[in-house]
Amino acid sequence: MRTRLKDVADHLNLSTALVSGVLNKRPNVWASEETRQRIVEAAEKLNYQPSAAAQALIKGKTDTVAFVYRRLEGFNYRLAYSGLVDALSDDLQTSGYDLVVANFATQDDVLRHLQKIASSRACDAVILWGREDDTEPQGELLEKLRVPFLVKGRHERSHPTWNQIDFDHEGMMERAVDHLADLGHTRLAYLGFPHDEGYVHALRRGYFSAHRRRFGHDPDGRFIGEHEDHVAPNEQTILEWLRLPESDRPTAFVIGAGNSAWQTLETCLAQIGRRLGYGASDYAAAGITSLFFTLMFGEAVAFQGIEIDNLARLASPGLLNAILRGEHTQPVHRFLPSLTPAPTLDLLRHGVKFGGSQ
Amino acid sequence: MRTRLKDVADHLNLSTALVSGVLNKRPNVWASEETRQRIVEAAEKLNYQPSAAAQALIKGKTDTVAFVYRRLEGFNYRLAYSGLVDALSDDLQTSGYDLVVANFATQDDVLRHLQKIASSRACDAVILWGREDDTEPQGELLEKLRVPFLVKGRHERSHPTWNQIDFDHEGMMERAVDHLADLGHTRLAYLGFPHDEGYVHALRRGYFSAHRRRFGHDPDGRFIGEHEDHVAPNEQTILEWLRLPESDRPTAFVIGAGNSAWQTLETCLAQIGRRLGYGASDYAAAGITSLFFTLMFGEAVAFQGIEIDNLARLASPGLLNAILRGEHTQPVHRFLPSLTPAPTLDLLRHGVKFGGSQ
DNA sequence: CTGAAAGCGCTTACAG
DNA sequence: CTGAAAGCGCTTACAG
Repeated sequence: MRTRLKDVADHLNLSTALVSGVLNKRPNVWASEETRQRIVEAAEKLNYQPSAAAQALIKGKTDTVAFVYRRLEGFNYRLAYSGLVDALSDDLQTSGYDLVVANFATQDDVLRHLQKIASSRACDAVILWGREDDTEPQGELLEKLRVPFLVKGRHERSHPTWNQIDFDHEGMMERAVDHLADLGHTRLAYLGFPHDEGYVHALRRGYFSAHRRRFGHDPDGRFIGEHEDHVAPNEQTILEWLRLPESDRPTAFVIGAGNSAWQTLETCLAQIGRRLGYGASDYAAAGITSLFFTLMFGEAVAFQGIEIDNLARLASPGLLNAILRGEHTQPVHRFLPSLTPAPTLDLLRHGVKFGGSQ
Repeated sequence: MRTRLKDVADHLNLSTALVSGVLNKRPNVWASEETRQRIVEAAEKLNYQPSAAAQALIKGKTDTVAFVYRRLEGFNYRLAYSGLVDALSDDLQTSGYDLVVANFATQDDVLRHLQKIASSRACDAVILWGREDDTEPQGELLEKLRVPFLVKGRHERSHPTWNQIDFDHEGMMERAVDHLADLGHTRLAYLGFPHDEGYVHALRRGYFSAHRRRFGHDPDGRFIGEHEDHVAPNEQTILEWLRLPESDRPTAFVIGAGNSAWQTLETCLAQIGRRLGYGASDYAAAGITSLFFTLMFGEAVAFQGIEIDNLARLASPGLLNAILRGEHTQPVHRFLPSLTPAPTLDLLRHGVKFGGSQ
């Protein structure tokens, strides 16, 4: 059997109350310095650790935070979540909390589980992650059940008091527009996602407002392409843009989409003998990428690997601790990363030559 | 306050013993069908869930599995771990267990934490993940402390009785060699990692043994390149190979490395006007990739996204449940994925033409 | 069919 | 300085 408090007390011929008091450094516990020494040493020697279950029962708290989310399909969200658990668990561990992970296939299962952990007092707080469609009802349930929680996403309108974190998607697109405008480009195009989700709208919003601010007018409606993260749909749009007369077509691209948009852009440019870069005849691009992004031919700046763990670092321990202790904090947190030069294979300079297609 | 057993009992004017017995469907508990009904309904109505802490204290088990590992630097391991927590948590949840995640920067911290969760009875079993250098002492500690555990990795020699899972790295390289040999290639080269780790050695071992089996002799010592996952070092080796007379140089590549090896291989081939594929003048390749891999010019087969969650699916619930219940199972599990065609941008066929380098 | 009692391992007043 | 006692919320014999 593992060592209990009683074992330590018996070992020293002391009462459990004294041993407990000393070990927990409780004030108003009087013991000689020598006794304290003996207690601490015996506990160490016997590898005594208080039973987590007994502690939880007594204190009414479990020193545990639950990370609950609905599983999404596909690798994209895997990448987005990669590193998140690392960061969360690390920070929580530092504050003495364990991270319990539970994910489910359906929203119903998630809600059922939230109800369950609330009723069984299985954790002190909850972290919700995922799409707003899912997390909103989840947060509402926890609010009703009076469980402290932190939610990833953009709920500032519907629930301005919720503790929430997310990227500053608007700000990211503004930075991209500013970068391209500073380079002297005036005809910008936008490549985004077609999904009806908070961050997608926020990216688009940021692009539009920055465009108006820099150029005094809305973007050209023809130069908005919103497609799934695959080559084919992006290709059709980009080729159309590039078929316009040179004086008319976009020379710079703001990308609020995935790696496929970048790859397709480079491929299409290559077909007309052009590349991304900073030369007089080069096109330019700036925007979001997934992890592990490498340009093939040219150069560009990007928010690389929208590293979700940066978000997690932002969340904890400060914010999460505040939640756990019921302190009142500024609820809405937004994280704005920086544009950095993307790695490139630089195939052209590398001596790649192709005489024609096979 | 949350609903306690006593609240349900009081609500119905019954004893807690009876309510507990009925709710847990304990045999030898006699209650009329009507009483049972009332108890179940009241529990539901009051949202009663037994206190996790009290249950744990009484039963001596927490219905919790700890997933403990040392954090590694860099994105590669992030990718490798991506999806793992999803899969583990999902399967465990199905069996009624929660997954508690704890990771640390140093091995000392990990060992300290393992000692702690063992002493405080914080979980019923542990999953160890990481490099063998780290997991071996971790497993030895848990063995000493009599905590059931499952470890990722190759400990079949040092600890053949440990419950362990990993990819069948030898088998993967054998499949790659067979694929290339079946295509008619006879001069193979190997691109691998330089690290002194179990899986690296296993990949190399698989390559060598398959080569001997197919060709009756060891691989040519010149055609072994083992480099970090970057372009430059791989490039030097590959260019050297391609500078040999055609009758002498390798025409097929077994890749036991990361995406950089693939990218570099395609780039180098392009410089001599060649590509990966199945034509008479094409070179061929087969092997491992990271997630999100796309060929630029040619075609090849690969173990795509050595999806670690496949490993997790393999581990649980069967294996893990067996561990939790102390059943004796076959301890060593190895997973052998299949070679599948890699996605390609197929730039050449797409009409990309380059007249020369800039 | 039903209820009082002990006990899981700990903490916390409280009386000596 | 020290120890007996109650209680956290539950389960499990055991006596009625």
